Amino acid sequence: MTKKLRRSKQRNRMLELLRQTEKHPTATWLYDELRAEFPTVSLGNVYRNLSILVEQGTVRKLDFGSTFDRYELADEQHAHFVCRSCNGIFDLPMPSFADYTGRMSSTEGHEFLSTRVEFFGLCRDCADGTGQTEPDD
Amino acid sequence: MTKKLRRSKQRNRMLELLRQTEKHPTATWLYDELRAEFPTVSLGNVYRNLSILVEQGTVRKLDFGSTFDRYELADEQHAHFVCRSCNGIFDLPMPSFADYTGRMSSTEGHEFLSTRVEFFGLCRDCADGTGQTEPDD
DNA sequence: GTTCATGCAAATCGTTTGCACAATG
DNA sequence: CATTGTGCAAACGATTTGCATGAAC
Repeated sequence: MTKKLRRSKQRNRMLELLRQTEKHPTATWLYDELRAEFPTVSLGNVYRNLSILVEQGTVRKLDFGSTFDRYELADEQHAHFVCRSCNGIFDLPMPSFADYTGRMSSTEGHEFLSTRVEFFGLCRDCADGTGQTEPDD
Repeated sequence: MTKKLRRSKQRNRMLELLRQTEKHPTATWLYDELRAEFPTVSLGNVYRNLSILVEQGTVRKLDFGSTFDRYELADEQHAHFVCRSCNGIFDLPMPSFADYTGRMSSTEGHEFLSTRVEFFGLCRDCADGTGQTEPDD
């Protein structure tokens, strides 16, 4: 069963930092900021708290959902469907963003070069319990 | 200046594997497949060749463009613009995928739960040479 | 024969974990 | 006081790198 959370000054401050910053911080950035207030805080504790907050659903981790790098041929652009159950990755046709990037380009001033889209969910086989392949990872 | 590439049976076979497979392989998967043909091949060499192929533009690496995990508050969904020059990450409004996921859901049978979109390019400041902030990473 | 590619092993680096002590409720 | 949070340091796992040898051109 799930542990009961207590308040901690360090974790509270981490949340405050995540609320205040425009950045999408790394653990190390948070660690450095935290040290201003808690000089003895440890990087391990930052990671521990981050994983608690992610599990809680308060914080999102911007990784690829796997500890392994994945590779593919660099041919046409396509979207990916990543199965949360078997970790399988399926190619999908790339949706068009022409209107969107055109609009964003003029309002934000950024120069758009490429796009990556991932959909997460349950693949056909995992959704109906049929295939249930082994997790890739 | 850039080194001149030679042919190598191992690297050729890696490309062949990447062409043949439906998966989006990890380095280890490629390594295991390669060993059928080259029993003494090393994992280090697989990584070395992958990075050559990525640098060449032949292969795409499906990471987040950074070796560090990034974190953000899990509030509203939004897209990210990642600057290739300063590695800054900027939030953008989330484009709508309702039509697309509806269509894909019926043709593929997958159950769509969430979406992640990243645009890559040059941010306003890097594009015009103004800001040129330090890389985050 | 000069340069690049390889195998091997050690090193690196972001992240995780075990432990003894401190803080929370 | 029962339990969770912390700092510290060691462990982990994916990736990278140094070096001596082998293959490509």
